[in-house]
Amino acid sequence: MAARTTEPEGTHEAPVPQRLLAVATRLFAERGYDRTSVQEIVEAAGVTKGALYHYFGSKDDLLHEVYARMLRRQQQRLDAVAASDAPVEDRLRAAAADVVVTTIENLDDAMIFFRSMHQLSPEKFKQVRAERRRYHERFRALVEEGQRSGVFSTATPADLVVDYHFGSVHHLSTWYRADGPLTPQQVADHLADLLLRALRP
Amino acid sequence: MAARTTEPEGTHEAPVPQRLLAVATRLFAERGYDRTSVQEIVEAAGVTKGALYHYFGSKDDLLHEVYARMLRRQQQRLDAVAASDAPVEDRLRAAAADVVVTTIENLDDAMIFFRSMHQLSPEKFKQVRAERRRYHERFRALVEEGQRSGVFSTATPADLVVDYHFGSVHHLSTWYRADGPLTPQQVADHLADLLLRALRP
Amino acid sequence: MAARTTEPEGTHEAPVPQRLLAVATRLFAERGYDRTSVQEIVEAAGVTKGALYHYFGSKDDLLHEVYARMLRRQQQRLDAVAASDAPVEDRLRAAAADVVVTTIENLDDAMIFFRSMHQLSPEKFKQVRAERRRYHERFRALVEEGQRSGVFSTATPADLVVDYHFGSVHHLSTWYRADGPLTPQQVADHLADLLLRALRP
Amino acid sequence: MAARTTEPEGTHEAPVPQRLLAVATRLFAERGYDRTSVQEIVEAAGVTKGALYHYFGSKDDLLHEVYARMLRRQQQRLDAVAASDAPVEDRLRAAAADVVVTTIENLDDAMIFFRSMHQLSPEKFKQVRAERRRYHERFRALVEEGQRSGVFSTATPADLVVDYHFGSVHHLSTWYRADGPLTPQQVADHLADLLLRALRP
DNA sequence: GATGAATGAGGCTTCATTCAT
DNA sequence: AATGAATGAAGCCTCATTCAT
Repeated sequence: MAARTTEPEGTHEAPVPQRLLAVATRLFAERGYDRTSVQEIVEAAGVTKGALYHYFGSKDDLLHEVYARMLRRQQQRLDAVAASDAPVEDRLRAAAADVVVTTIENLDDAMIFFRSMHQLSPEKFKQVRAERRRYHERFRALVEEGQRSGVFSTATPADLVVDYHFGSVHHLSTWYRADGPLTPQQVADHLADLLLRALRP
Repeated sequence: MAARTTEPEGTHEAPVPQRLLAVATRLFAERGYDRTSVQEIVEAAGVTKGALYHYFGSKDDLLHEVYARMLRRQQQRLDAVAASDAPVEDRLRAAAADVVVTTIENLDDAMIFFRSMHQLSPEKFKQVRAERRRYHERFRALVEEGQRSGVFSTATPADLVVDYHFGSVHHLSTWYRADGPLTPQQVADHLADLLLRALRP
Repeated sequence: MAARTTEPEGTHEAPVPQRLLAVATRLFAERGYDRTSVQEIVEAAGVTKGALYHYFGSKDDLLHEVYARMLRRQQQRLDAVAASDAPVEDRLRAAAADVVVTTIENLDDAMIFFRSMHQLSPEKFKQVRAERRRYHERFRALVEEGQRSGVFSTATPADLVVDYHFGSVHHLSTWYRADGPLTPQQVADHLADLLLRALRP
Repeated sequence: MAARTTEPEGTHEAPVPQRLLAVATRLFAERGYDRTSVQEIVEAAGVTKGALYHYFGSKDDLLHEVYARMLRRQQQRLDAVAASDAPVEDRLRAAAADVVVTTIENLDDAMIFFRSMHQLSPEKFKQVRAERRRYHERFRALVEEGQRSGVFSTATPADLVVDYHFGSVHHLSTWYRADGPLTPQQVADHLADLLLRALRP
C-alpha cells in the first residue's frame, strides 16, 4: 500500500515477469550468464527470489526466454522481407540490412546470444539450434535463388556466404557503440553493401 | 609404483605447466571458463591443486595465458605476411586467408576468445583489448593502403571492412567442423575471396 | 470449459477434503511426508492451495488426519473383537489376525505410520502416542487374561508379547506385496498362528 | 594453534570423517534424515561444510554410510553364529538373540534403518536392499535347515518366520528404552524364546 | 616442488504459508 | 468457497584459494 518510494528498475511498475526478463537480459549482457546471480537479478528487479521462481522454472529458463524472444523477432522479420515480390537482390539487401539494424537495436540480446548459448541446458540448446537453423536456411534460400537466376556469383557456396554475413552480424556486439560515428542504419547499409558487392558475378 | 602406467593426458609426459595449459584450453572450450573447476583441470592433467598454484597465480592466469598465446601467434603471422613486398591485394588476401587457417587449426582458442573475454579480470581484459587493437590496426593498414592506391573501393570505411572480415573469422568456431566438406584451406580461400571481391572498386 | 473432461484423481468427484486426504495419503506413503510438497498434493487433487488451506490448517494437519483415521479404525475393530464372548485364545487369535488384514488393506497408512510419526508436531505426536497406548493396552489385556487363566504361557511378559506381534504387523509394509503368493488372510492366519503357538504353555 | 577451548563433540578430537558420521547418525535418529540439515551436522561436529563435502559426496552419502556400517556389522555376526557346529536350534536361538542385542546397542542405527531407507537415492537404495536380502536369506537358511531336520514345525513358510522375527527387531527402536526394566540381553532372550517356542513342532 | 585438507563465501532452488481479491 | 501471486527462510552444494607439512 501507500506509494512505493523507490522504483527499483525496469519499465516503471511493469508486470513482474517482464521486469525480471528485462533486468536479466541487461545483466546477462553486462557480466555474462554465469557471473550473474539470481540474487542480483531479483534485487535489481525489486522482487524476491520466490517471485522469480513463481514465474520461471530456473535461471536457465530465463536465459532461454531471451533466446526465444530474439529468435521469434528475427524469424518474423526475415519472413516478411523475403516474402515481398521485389527482385532477389533487393530482397537479400533488405534482409541483410534489416538483421543488422535489429541486432543493433537489441545489442544485449545479441551479446548474450553468441556468448551464452553453450550455457543453456542441452535440451534447450538443441531447440535453439534448430530454430537458428531454420533461420539460416531461409536466408540461404535467398542467396541460392540469386545464384540460380544469375544475379549472384556462384563462386562461393551459399552456406558459406550466409555464415560470412552472420559472422559480421554477431561481431557487432563486440565493437558497435551507440556513441560511435555511424548510425545503425548506416552500418546496416555498409554491411549489406559489402555482401552484395561480394556476390557480384 | 615405479613408472606410471597410464598417462593422464596432454602431450605425453609434457612438462607440468604445458600440460595444465593444454588441458585448461580444452576444458574452457568445451564447457566454458566458469563451468570448468580448478579441480577438473588438475584431475585431467594428472596433478594436484598445489602444483597448479605453484605455476599459475590463479585460474584467471590460466585463461590469460590462452589469450596471450593466441595473440602472440596471430600477430607474428600477420606481421610476416604484411611485411612481404607483394602487391597489396596479394598481401591482404594472404593475411585474410592465413588468419582463417590459423583459427581453424586452433579452434579451441578461438572459441574461448570470443566467449570468455569478459571473464578476464578487468586489468588483464584491458591488456588483451590493447593487443587486439594493435592487430586490428595492422590489418586495417593493409586495407587503407589498397584504398589509397586505388585497388580497393573506398565505398566502405576500412574499420568496417576489417570488422566485417573478423566477424566471419570469429564465427568459424560456431559452425566449422573438421569432418565437414571443406578443408581449412578451402574455407580460407573462399572467405578471402569474398573479402577481395567485396573490395573490388 | 463446460464440464471438466478429465477427473484429476481420488474417488471420482469426491468432496474436496476427502479427495485431498486420499491424495495426500498416497503421496506420503510413496515418497515420505517431507518429500511431498503441498503443491504436489493440490495438483494431484486438482485443486488449488487456497482450497487446501481452507479445509486444513496446515500440512501437518493432513498427516494428523491420516493417523486419526487409522487409529479410529483399528480401535473400533479391536474393541469389537475383544468384546465377544468367545474363549480368550479365540479372541486373541481373531484380534491378531484382524489387525494384519486391516493393515494390509491400508498399507499406505501403515507405511506412513511407522515412518512419519516423528514428523508430527510435538503436540499431535503426543496425542497419537496416547491413542496408540490405549490400543496396546487393550491388546495386552487379552494376553494377560489368557495368562491368568492358564491357557497362555507366562514365560514372557505380556507387554513384550504385544510388541513382538506388532513388530511383525508394522513390518508388513516393508515386505508385503499384493502380487505375492499369499493373500492377506493367509498372511494373517500364519502370523496369528505363530503368536498363539509361541504362547502355548 | 594454542589449545582449542571448546571441544564440539564426538569422540574428543576423533578424525573428522568419523566425527561427522557419529554426529550425523545421532541427528538422523533424533529428528529424521530430512529434518536434519547439513548445517546442523557440521556445527555439531565443529567443522565447516567444505570439510564435510571434502569427505562425503553428499548428504545422501552420509546416510548410506550409516547403512553400510550397520549391514557389515550384522552380516559378520550372523555369519559367525551360523557357522558354528552347534545344533540348529541353538544356532537359530543364538542368531535371533544376537541381532536383538546388537540392535539395542545401536538403536540409533536401527531407527534410521527403518525410517529413512526410502530417503536414499534409488541407486543406493537398491544396493542396501540387495545386502539386506543376503542377510535375510542366511537367516532363513537356518529356519529351513531346522524344518528339514524335523526340529522346527513346517506349519509356517520360512520366509514368513524370518519376517516375523525381524519385525520385532525393527520395532525395538520404537519401544525399547535403556532405562526400562529389561536389559538388552533379557529382551533378546525373551524374543529368541518366543521365536523358538513358535517353531516347536 | 608438491600435497590435500580445510575454509568461507556464495550459488541455485524449494517450500509452507499468507493475503488481497 | 477459492484463487494464485508473493514472501522469506532455509536447504544442499560448489569452488577458488590457502597453508602446514
